[in-house]
Amino acid sequence: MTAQDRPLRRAEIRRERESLILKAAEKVFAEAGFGGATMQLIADMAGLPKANLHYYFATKEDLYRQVVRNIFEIWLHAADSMDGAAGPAEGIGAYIDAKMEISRRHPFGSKVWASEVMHGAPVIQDYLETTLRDWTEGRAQVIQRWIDAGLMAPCDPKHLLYMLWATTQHYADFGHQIETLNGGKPLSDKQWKAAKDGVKAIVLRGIGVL
Amino acid sequence: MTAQDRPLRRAEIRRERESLILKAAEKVFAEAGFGGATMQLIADMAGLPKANLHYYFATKEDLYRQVVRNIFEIWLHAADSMDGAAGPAEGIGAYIDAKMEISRRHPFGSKVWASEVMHGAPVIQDYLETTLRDWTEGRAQVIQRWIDAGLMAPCDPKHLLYMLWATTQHYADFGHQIETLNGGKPLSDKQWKAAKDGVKAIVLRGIGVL
DNA sequence: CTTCAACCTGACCATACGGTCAGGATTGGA
DNA sequence: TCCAATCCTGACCGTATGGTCAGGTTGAAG
Repeated sequence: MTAQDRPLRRAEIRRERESLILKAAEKVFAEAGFGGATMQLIADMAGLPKANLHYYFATKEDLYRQVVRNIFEIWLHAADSMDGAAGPAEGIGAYIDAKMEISRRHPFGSKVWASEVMHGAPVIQDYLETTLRDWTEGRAQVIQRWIDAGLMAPCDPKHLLYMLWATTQHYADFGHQIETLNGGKPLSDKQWKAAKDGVKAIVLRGIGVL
Repeated sequence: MTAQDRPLRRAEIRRERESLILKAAEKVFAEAGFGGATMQLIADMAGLPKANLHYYFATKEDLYRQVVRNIFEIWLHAADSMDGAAGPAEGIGAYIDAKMEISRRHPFGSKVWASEVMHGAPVIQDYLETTLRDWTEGRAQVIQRWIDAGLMAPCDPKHLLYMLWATTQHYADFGHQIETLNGGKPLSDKQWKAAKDGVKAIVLRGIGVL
């Protein structure tokens, strides 16, 4: 017991605290933007003294950077759904499913990401130019191959990707607007399914695979 | 001359200054967010002393409110393209064209709007609940009528509208990301046309009118 | 038990921000 | 020409914010 727990105790506390702070930060950054967010607000949200945040994250920008990186990771992992798919119907369908699920489960993260990009990507510009660019080129090639093989209607793969990003992330980023237009109530399970199916139906039919 | 110019002079100056300030504010709010924007930055951008801004707009929030309202107006006017259309191909096609044009010509405005909604629409919530809701209901009915008349494939009109908003506004809100993935260069005239045509092709085929 | 590093935090500081205001300049009607 | 209204702004103020730090607490290795 002691022999196994003790060595982990310190590391655990650190991981837990960091995670707690990051979660609170994600929410506050999403709701107030980087400029509108304050360390005090994040501290209150996390139930910790402000000075404690500065113990784990030197500056507000460091904390923000970490939040953005985490989201980027989740974002990229959604790509796995697209890999190893037999064709566009399966691959793109699964990708839409995955991204809609992310919009539902990580709405704050999606907003932070949107905000970061809208402001000119001051902290993740290098990621855009390396990781994201490579990822995009790769997927575009996959789509192009599907087109060449006659598995789907011809289109510019990049614009198709933009469309997928836009439509799926819209449900997170503009969730408040959608909620308002839904009578002030969040989308129910059924409505989320309808949204997902609706997006898939139009996109898949739009690229000629339905 | 004097009789006609003089009475306008004062009003003209006022209109020009207000417009100048609003334009600068739109850009700064778009690039820094409400919280990150400062009156000093806006003043510098407009080439005016900070105190002058406060002469025309009592508070930062007043200025912001005006910026958001202006964008909302432009946004709603795009709806005119959809009105009086014979069918979905014409109506929705024209609406996409109009919204893509707005994304190109008013990228700052689009970002401010996105930011406002993402942060829970603190200053235009009432507009969302009245004007936007009415507008949306109206258009949804038009689309439903097209569906009932067999002019397009069945779908939830609201989700179709969300898709149109998402895809078109994405080119403004995520313009920086698109630019980065375009080799760091803004979309050319040809690329904008390609984007517009690409979106229209997928959406129109997606609702079965191509 | 001792020791040391990691962890924690109340109190504090310099700065930058939104906003104010007194007083000056300009305009235009009488 | 005079005067009142409008326009303009440098200097100023209170506050809130990001960040610091000295000094205390806790955990665990020896």
